[in-house]
Amino acid sequence: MSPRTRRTSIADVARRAGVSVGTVSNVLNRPDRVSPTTRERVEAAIAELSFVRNGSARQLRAGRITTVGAIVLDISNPFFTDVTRGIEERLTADDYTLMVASSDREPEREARYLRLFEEHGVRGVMVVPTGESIDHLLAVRERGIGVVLLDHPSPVDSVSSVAVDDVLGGALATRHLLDQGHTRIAFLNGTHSIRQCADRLEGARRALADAGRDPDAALVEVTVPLDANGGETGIRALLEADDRPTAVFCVNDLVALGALRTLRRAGVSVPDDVALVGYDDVTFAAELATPLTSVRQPRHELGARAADMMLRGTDAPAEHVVFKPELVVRESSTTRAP
Amino acid sequence: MSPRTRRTSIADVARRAGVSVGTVSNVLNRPDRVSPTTRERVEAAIAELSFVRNGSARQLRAGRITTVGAIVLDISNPFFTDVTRGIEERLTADDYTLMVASSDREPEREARYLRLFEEHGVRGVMVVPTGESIDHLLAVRERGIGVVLLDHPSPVDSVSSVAVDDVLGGALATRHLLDQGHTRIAFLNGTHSIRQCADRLEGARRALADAGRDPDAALVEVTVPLDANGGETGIRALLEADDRPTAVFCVNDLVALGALRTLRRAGVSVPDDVALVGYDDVTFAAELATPLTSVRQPRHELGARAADMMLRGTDAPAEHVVFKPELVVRESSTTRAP
DNA sequence: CTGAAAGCGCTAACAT
DNA sequence: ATGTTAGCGCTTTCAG
Repeated sequence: MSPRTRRTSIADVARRAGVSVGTVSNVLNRPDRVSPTTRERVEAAIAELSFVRNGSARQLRAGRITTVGAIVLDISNPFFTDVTRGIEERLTADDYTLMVASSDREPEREARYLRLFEEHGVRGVMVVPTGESIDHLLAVRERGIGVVLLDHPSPVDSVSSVAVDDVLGGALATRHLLDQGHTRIAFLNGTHSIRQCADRLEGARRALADAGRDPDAALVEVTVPLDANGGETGIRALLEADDRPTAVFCVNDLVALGALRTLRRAGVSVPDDVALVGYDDVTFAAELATPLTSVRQPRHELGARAADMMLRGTDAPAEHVVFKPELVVRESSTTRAP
Repeated sequence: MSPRTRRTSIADVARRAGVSVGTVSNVLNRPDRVSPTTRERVEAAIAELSFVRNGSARQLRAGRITTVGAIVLDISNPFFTDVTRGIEERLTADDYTLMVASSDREPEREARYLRLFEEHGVRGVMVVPTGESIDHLLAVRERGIGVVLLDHPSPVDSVSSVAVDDVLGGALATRHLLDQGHTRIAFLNGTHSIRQCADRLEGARRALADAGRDPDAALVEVTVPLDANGGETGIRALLEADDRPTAVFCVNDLVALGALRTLRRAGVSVPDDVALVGYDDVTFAAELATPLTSVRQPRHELGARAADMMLRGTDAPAEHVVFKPELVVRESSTTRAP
């Protein structure tokens, strides 16, 4: 019971079974190298002492390990939980284990978890970078640890990456809104240091330009936190402004959820007064009070593919995959016939 | 670049800086014990070699560690992500780190992660048990590792636990439905080996009995997977049956989401034809096509409290907290005036 | 098939 | 203030 007691070690087991530590190690790692009788005796000792092998010592000696780490931006966002599941399923198939951490979009937290993973000798890390530079990840790779960029196109050829074309996604959403006749569009977005946000903005502006509009005039960007409360804040700001936009594009569905809620409370009808488009097409998007138009990303596949690259190992040539997003049109953006 | 190269060690740093390994270890762990000039030199060497200390060796030697593990039933369920956030916030305040794993309600996976955590020498584990027995957790505790039962009342006094009264929650939901005049209630539930499911059923039956009804006759239980697809399956089964219930209680909001979707597609109006109640009161519950009546649990606090107990250490007396759930009534269960 | 022994990289006495 | 050194528990030659 006392936590002060030394953990029982392989030596204790050896003593109890009347064999050497080498033999115990063998029944643990190469049971076939050991005679059935000795093995039984050792296994009995292990059970009696309820021995659990010390992973640190094992790893220190053996070096190798079958754990990989993943650092996502926000573990409470359903988009990332689904990506994570994709990773985990692929990894489990190869008997690898996943450790997940959330950077909360803070580079310091990303760095901290990265160091923690590296100190614990993970085989590799899959990370959604928080900042513009990936130098720190290149450094990790230099030290022989696999790196796969998650939901982020690689700026260098040597690092594998899986991404979804966010510029296209932003354009898809915006073009749709233009097609519906909107000329002034609000964009509830996160800070541009987050690549996804910068790219979706870029796409929106491009769609506007392609349609012959002036992006600076037609697009009203509001920077908000990337959750439901952010959507609430953003809409409040818009409602106070004069010259209110007739359409709102939200950088993710959580923000859209908050936007929808706030518009409803303010008595603004969606889509009649304001059209709304989200991003990610999370499970609940279709079931909201007003079913939400959204940009769908292959989140499960994104994770699975990344895990796949990770398992290929550091020797395999780097790969770069960019998936295409897809617009799913629902009621929140389609004005009823006049 | 080559992954085959030995990781650079504290000895390499010492050599480069022209000091002993002890000194390097000191600048790493007790910088004040070392003169500013030497410290600078060592820090320079660390930077030049981009040295990252080997956590396994460190831990093997030092024993202590500031990592704790959490094993939840289903990481894609918003309920558990919020519990996890609560844990993490509390832990971060004390500079502890959290490793999260999802058992997917499979005892084998729970056992596997438990072993993994133990092998890696975590300070403690917080787990939502998958099975009826917690003997394996008691064994872990015997070995000096902290154990806190998460979302599960402890069957023994010696193990700390945080829980929410699920019997009460089930009763709250059911009584509400009875108050609305329903006499035949369907319960889309998971398998009874999951404690939460068994308890909520127990609560439902108790509420029925208290109201003078025969639980066996008044309650139609349908066992489904605990996600949106489960809700879909469950409702399909109910729609095919004759003598269709007029109210449906779902064991969680994900199931309720699927139920709502399926009812709508089948042209069944909620709440006019069928009343619906969920469980967890996740963020989107209030924003659904039909705002969902649900049983709210203090998920963030649940996690924070558990983390708190964990940090108290193995020596502190065990604590047992049971939170009370709360019914949040919305449109999905309140029949409009006739 | 089994045992003895050499480290893996680090921390924490203990010396100097 | 800095250096020296003995292990932490395990895996893995190498002998027997």
